[in-house]
Amino acid sequence: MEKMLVVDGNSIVNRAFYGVRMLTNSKGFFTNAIYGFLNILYKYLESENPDYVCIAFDLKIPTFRHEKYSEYKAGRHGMPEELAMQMPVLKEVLQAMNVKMIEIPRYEADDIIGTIAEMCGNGGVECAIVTGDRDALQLATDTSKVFLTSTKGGNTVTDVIDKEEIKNRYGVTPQLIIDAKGLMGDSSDNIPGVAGVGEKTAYGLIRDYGNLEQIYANIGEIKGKLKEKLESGRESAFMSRELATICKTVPIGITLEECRRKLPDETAFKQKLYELEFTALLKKLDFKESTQSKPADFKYKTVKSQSEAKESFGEIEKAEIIAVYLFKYGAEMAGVGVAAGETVYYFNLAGGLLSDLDITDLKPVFECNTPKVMHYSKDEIVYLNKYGIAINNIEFDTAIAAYILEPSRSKYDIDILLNIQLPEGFAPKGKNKKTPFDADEEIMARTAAAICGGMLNLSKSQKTEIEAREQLSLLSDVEMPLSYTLAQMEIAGFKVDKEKLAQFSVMLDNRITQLVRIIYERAGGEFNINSTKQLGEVLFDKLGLPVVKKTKTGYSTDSDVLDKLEPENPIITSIKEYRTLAKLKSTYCDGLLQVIDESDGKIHSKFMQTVTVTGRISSTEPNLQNIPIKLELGREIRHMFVASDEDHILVDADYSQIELRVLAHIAQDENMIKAFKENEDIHRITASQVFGVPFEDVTPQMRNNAKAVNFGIVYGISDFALGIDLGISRREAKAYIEGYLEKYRGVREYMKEIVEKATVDGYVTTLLGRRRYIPELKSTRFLERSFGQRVAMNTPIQGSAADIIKVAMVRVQKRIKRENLPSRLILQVHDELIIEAHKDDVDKVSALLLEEMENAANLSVPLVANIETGKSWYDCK
DNA sequence: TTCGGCGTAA
DNA sequence: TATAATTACGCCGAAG
Repeated sequence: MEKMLVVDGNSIVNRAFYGVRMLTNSKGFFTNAIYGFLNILYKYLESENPDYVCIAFDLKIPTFRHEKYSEYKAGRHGMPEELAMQMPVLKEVLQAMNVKMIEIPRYEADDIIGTIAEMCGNGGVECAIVTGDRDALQLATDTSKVFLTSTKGGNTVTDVIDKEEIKNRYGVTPQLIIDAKGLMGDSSDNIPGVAGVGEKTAYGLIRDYGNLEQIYANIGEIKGKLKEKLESGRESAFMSRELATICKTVPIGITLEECRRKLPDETAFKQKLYELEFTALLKKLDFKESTQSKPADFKYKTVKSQSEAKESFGEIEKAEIIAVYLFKYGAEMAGVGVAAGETVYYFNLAGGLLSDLDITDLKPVFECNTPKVMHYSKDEIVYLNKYGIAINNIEFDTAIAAYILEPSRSKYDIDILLNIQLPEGFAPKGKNKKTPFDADEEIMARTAAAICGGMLNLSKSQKTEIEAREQLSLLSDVEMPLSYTLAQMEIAGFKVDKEKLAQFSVMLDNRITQLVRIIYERAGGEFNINSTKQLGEVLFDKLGLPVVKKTKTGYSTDSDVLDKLEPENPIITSIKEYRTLAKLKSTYCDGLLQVIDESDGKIHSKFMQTVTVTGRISSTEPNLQNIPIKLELGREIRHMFVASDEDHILVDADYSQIELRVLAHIAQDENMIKAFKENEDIHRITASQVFGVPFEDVTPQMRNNAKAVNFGIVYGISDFALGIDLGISRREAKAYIEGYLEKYRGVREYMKEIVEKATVDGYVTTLLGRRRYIPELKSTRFLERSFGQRVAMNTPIQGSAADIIKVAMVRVQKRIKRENLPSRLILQVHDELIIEAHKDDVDKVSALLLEEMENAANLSVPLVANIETGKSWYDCK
């Protein structure tokens, strides 16, 4: 038997909009309703595999029901703007999918669906109705069933309801559902029904008597109040039934055949999905992409001999600007693409019989003065440095530009930015096991043409957009030179005392072994302490400790929970110590030992410039920005980070309160500015002001609380969270915050205004014009919206602080170079910079570092940094 | 391989 | 209505 899938477009798009979290594409266009709709549609296309498909939509104009009853659906809110804007795009997508859409003036989608279902029944076709509207239940027949979707906690769940199921649930036939509705009405559609009759009474009557006519024919048998209600509501009941009855004779003017399922118009459909950035769906649909992307109007030429290379160098050197891209696989090099003028040269470095070129032959390409467009240039600087090749005059980095334009993206791979399909098995970063050798030279050259030519074009459009946003200085004066600085930091590395670290690991291991024995003893058996699942079972099931908190998957055993349980059972103390030591051993001893470079005994962390949404840099492989300091035992790790030899020493400077100073500046808060100008202890002065005591009388406890409030303010505080943090009641926390905002009026005003402005603009900016878009502010969900508001408050603060230290880094690097010092920046930890300096230059370097940090920005408050020096990081305290 | 839970830093 | 602090990265176990 053939099958029809008919979808209530408006109903499903509404479910999708409210059920799927707010999504936007990179241009800020809302896409969540379309996304949800397509997912639901695909789910049914797959599970039902229909032969016919159509989607019914309502029109905005009044229907025949309004003509009969002017109050019909009165009081309904229109679509929110964020949904309304998605509707035309959704219809374009469906158009591209070649799905039949039906809209008929004066009729609702339900009526169209009823008519189609009827048509199917007559034509011997099974009908599956997808809707979120319960009204459609009356359409269930022997050949049609209703898939009723609803959203529970973000997931769409479906009830499949056929004739049988209606009998089970309501004890009536589908036909009689509308009679029930005539009696009980429907508040959402503003259908009156009979006053005082609800669902129970309505179905009871219908089970006893049958339809409305039969009920009223036997009204003599009904007694009391109910009889009175029914009599006075008689007219309303019949009218309500009429309103609730789905019309099955809509003049839809189409045949079943017109709904026959067709393949999508691949080009148009794909285009739409790309625009919407539904990459997962694109992938899932697995279109057979023509392997080759357009070479973007660039001619291409393979170069594989010394003489051919010589010729091309001439062209490259005299070009105005070139785009350079390295094709790597792992640590090896397959080739280099260079776009110059109208031509892309592909230098084949694959070796063997294929080519007599290697990477060092290309030195003239990298070291020439022609301005260069690159992608993730920092990585290329580091890579080529190993071959003794420098890169001169990198003018533009398409990855960094993309990051400035959209810092929330998770990936900036060149193929994604250019929207091109790379050849099968080809990975731009060489992460795949397959090597580009598998691709032949022609394919490689064409790919190089697409990538390098694309980069040249992309850089132009990015630059235009960045200029229009007044972010060119951020890119050219800060991020581009920073990229070079970070490369030098990666190359420099941080010397580690390997033996000491290994000893520390052994020491920890001994203690851990003891602890494990104690824990097993106290638990009365062995288990994996690292497994939160097993630990939870031991603590809460076996030992019967009280459950404090639960996670998504089971019992919570985090440190807050353990703190609460500690008085209950001595095993907890041991577990806490075990956790601390196990963390130190696995992450900070064994983890670091694994990444020490054998050749120089140093750790070369990677500094990521395009990861964080606020503009901070991050550090990986390993992360050197979270080396312990709070607890003494963990702090010991810093003893192992040392200057690289006897002649050198570490110079470490950190900003004092940079985020609060930035806040004072941005908010232009008089009180806070004054405090910083007088170089007061900000936490103490806050305590004095909030708690209304003289400065000298502030107790350490008060200062601590004020400190927590200061931190909280920067994060976009709530009384609830502050209360937990300080272990005080929510009321007290609220009073603290209120007192704070009363004293720092400018801060209160700033917090209010930044959220308002962000909501209007859709983004916030930092001191140097870095932007972060905050689509969450427009969310219909309270939680998401609140998050957006906190982000609006926090990002300008955290981001401006990040801007400032970046400026300082670039200037420090330039000073070191200009003054030709044998010193190098080796680490940044958000508000801290470490230079490895020659011991003879300590004073000079300290002064330079302090000067550049404190003058990196001109704020309404002074910027203050503190300098420490020492043989090890630990000593810099 | 991927995800959740946990813990480290600013 | 019920919720409840910003930004990161790495390790481990459990589930796919």
